[in-house]
Amino acid sequence: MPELPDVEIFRKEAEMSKNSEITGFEIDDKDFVELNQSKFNNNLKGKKFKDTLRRGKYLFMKVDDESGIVMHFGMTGFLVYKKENDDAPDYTKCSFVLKNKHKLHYISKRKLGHVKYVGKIGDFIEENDIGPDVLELSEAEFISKLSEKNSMVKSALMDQSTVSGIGNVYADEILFQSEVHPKQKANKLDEKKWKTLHKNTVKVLKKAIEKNADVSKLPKSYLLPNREEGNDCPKCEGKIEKIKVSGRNGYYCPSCQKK
DNA sequence: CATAATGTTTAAGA
DNA sequence: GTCTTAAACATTAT
Repeated sequence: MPELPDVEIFRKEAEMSKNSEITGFEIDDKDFVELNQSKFNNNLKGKKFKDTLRRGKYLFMKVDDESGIVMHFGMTGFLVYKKENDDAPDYTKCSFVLKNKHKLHYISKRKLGHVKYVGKIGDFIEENDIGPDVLELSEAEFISKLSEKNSMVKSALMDQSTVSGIGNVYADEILFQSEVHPKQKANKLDEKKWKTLHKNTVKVLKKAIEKNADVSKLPKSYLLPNREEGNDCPKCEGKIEKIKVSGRNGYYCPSCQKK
């Protein structure tokens, strides 16, 4: 479930591999992993992960100031740090082996993510048009980004080049708490709604990180633990309905979130 | 067996 | 060209 909060949890997992010599790289699916053995030997072997950096849904693991590993988790990817004799999880695609024999495993059930080496992380961000991390933005910056979009507000929130980190699931929660209809045009909202959206974006994402990105542990008053068609709205007498926006299924409460 | 799934990229419309 | 939207992508679980 990799949206911003999930990737933040993976980042913390990756932190455990920091400052230990990287001695090996195991590839389980060479068609998927965009880092081969010789590239590993030339750029990573013998070095250490010095720092981790998350931007939106991307995770970077730096081996020096500019270069390192970039990971994206698609819809089903995750990262796990294991001690010496633990088995790699099912669907492990590749693993970094550290000097103490501990391993950092990248797992993906569907092949929609990426693992690769980049020489210049800054260039990678620019080339892929990855927008500013939504938790790094000030309210004013957030509003100026959103108010420029003529698209449906849900699509705007999920557009990674506008602001990065929000996906289909958390977008539903942010809109629910802000009482904004997902198909409302982003640039047609008023100043007050934009502010509300920003406030709830920060609140929801931080709460999710606090709960280890486990949606079921979110407060009962949230939409996500109840995110199913026909369920009772946690805030009013209405029922949750399914709605398709830009080809993705979402859920909302028609009586709380009016157009 | 058909469908839907947290992701992004693409191609098509406007 | 630019912006927005829907389909396509690959694979698995239901």
